[in-house]
Amino acid sequence: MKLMVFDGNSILNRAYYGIRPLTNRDGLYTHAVYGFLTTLYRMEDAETPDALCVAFDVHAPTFRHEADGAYKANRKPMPEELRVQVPVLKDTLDALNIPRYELAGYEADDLLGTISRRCEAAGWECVIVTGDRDSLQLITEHTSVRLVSTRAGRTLTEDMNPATFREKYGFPPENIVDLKALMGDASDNIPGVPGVGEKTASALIQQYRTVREIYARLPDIDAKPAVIKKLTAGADSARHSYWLATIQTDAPLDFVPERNLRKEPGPDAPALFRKLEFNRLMERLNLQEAPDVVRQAEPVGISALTDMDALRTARERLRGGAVSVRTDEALELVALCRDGTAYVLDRRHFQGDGDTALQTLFDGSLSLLGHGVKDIMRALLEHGASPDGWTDDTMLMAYLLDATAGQYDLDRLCKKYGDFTIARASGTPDGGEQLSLLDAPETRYRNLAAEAAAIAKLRDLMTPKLRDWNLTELYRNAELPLCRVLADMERAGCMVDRDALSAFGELLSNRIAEQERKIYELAGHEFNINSPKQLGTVLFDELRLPHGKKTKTGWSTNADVLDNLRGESELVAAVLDYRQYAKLKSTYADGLLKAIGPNGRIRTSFQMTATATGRLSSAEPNLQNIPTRTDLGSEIRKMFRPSPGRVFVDADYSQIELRLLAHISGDAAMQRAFLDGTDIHTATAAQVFRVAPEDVTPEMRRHAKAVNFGIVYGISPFSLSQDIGVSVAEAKAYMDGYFTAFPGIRRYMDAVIEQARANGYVETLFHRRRELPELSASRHTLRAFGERVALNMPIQGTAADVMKLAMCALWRRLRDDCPAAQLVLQIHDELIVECPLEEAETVARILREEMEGVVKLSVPLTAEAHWGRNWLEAKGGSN
DNA sequence: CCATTCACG
DNA sequence: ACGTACGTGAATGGT
Repeated sequence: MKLMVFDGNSILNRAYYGIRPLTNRDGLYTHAVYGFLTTLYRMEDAETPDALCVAFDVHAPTFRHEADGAYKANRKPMPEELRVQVPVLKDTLDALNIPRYELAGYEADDLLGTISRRCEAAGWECVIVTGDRDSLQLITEHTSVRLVSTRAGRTLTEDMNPATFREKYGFPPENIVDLKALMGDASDNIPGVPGVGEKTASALIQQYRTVREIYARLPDIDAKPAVIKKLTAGADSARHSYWLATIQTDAPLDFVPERNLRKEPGPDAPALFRKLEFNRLMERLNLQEAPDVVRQAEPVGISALTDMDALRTARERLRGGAVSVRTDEALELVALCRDGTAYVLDRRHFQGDGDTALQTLFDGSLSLLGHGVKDIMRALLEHGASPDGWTDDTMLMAYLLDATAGQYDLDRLCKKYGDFTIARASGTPDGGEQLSLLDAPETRYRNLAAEAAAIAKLRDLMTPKLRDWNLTELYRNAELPLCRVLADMERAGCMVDRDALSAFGELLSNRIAEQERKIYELAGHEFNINSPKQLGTVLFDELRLPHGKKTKTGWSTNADVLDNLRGESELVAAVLDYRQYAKLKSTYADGLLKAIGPNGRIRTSFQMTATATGRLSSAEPNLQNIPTRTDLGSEIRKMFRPSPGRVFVDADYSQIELRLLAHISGDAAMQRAFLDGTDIHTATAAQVFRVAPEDVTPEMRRHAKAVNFGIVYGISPFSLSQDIGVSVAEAKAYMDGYFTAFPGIRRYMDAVIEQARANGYVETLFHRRRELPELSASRHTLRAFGERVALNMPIQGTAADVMKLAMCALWRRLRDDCPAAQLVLQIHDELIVECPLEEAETVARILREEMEGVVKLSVPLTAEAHWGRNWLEAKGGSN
């Protein structure tokens, strides 16, 4: 059997100085405790002992202090940040069921000595883990010492047994006390023999082993007369030092090895670890917090609403206060909760009157909060119920508080913001799609009601956080009202010409077949052109074409690479054509056909919490990436059509990101360019290349445009050179010229990165925030990425804020002035409204007014609006 | 489920 | 010495 005993104070001390300070949310320092535990578990893994315990010093004076007032009197007091962690460590060990020992009047070393000897007496092996070399004297055939040290932040251990000790020191372990008796120990204020240092003492001990032997043979020992004189004079001091340095092995400690056998962590461990935020350790130790009834969100009473009277009564009871709502996707079940009282509507109880039931409950008179309000509104509108009255959306709140979280399901948020769990009666514990049809109806009611209760609780927890981060305005003026706007847009959908799309698919099929034949012929055999792996084999192995960039899995075959190989083989051009056709067919022709509904319209879903910058995204299908850059791709846009008798009005912000950069950076030259109303890329070229605007060539403008784009992304000279096909030196010269022309931009870029580093986040003009942990990463590439994000997010994000505000303003304006008009699509800086032909000019004017006037900046925001019979026409500007 | 590619702003 | 532009979603191949 083997027992491992830790020198508590020593290991905690090592951890404290080896790890950079860290506190939990409550400001409690925890890093030394964390370091202690990682050391403890690493050692346990290495040695797999049967038993484990920890020994501590006590503050009270020990027998050594009593005998010698100077003993350890030079010790500096523990830093406050370490001192507070001692009781935390003791609590943690108790929670983990790891025994700990301390004894008034004795140091940890004496307990280590006593414990190791008791182990030996019981026939056990003992391993002492400490950072302190004093314990080396305890080494025997059955007791070893693992010496822990930290170098450059890394924890190293040295396993010392009689053999390794002897090899290192040249004498047996027990004689380390004799060594100390001669040389003393400055850090413990052990005097030793005055004038005798490490060299002399070490030589003497190697030769004579013990102090007793040295003094017994004095003055005939093999040493210089001066040393013998010092030894003679220091005899008492040596004897005293020997006593001080000797670790006691017979302390009156209540210890038997068997009581220290390993045990599972106790019931308090999960909660304590959560409080200390030791999440990695929790996972490693498989600690799971038992549901705590007190901290669960649970409504007290639930009533099922089974008839119209009950429905009306409930509505009146709920009126006037905040009602949290949770529904299933189809709105068949609706739970409403206020102050711990919950009602559940099961529409199936109302047979053909289900919609009436919903309309009765949702009549616009209640003050509502929900999770994912846009989708609830959309469903309410489908059933003719009122979409009004929503005052909060916990999903949007959570998104504003952490745009990079990725997942915003209720369970996660309860854990993250409230440290509570939803009291579900049954169902999946993680709650994702928690409503199982297999659950009894009552169970589903309970679960839904519990979730509604959790929403209210979450709202209360997140509201002050939004306020602290100045996000309340953005939340109230943009995110929340946008739910209604998007619900309308999604409901409206967009008409697509099914027959035209189908015919286009046929055309593409033919072209694909044609290229396919050509490719197989040139390759000499058939293969899967869609497989980059197989294509790579053909191009780079069989045809031996030069390869460019590599990917994680092989040589890249992307359009960039293939374009450079165009001249090498006809096959390359054929592959590029094939790819273009295949993309158009699979994603657009076939993909969109599948998405056309029975009414001939495609309905996308606008995701409000998908991006890290604040932009929307569009999915199932994505209508924000319909082709436009090639003529063939643009054909698809012709098939997006308004209903008969109506037109599309399309408006887009011109250069919104660069205008925002000019505003936010305060660069006077760039602001002037926009105030003068000149073409920004031409103006940039004139500045960078130091020519008059009229002398700017198309190539100069093209390069300036690339620089402008690059700046917004946090570009490097290398990437710019790749983009526009010039040397890195030339690209660098462009950028230098740019920063000379617009010195405010460079100042801004430096400042934003500095702030991001200091704060750990960046924010938009409207305080939308993105956390940037990448900036403190150790990996250079990740840090560089963080810097680029820091440069881009405030610009892209502010543009998103502006667009959201404009959409809300536009929606209200159209509702009041042009009720027949309907917003249908948003593509980041572009809006599409469908309206009657005769209102086209009015709507175009309204679009421009609302988009341009939504915020007042130091540079004008401009929007161009056009209308037409299809998307391509409306954007093209024929009107 | 991940990697690659490519469509968009 | 290193790697190289921000933000998305969909289709496809391959493990």
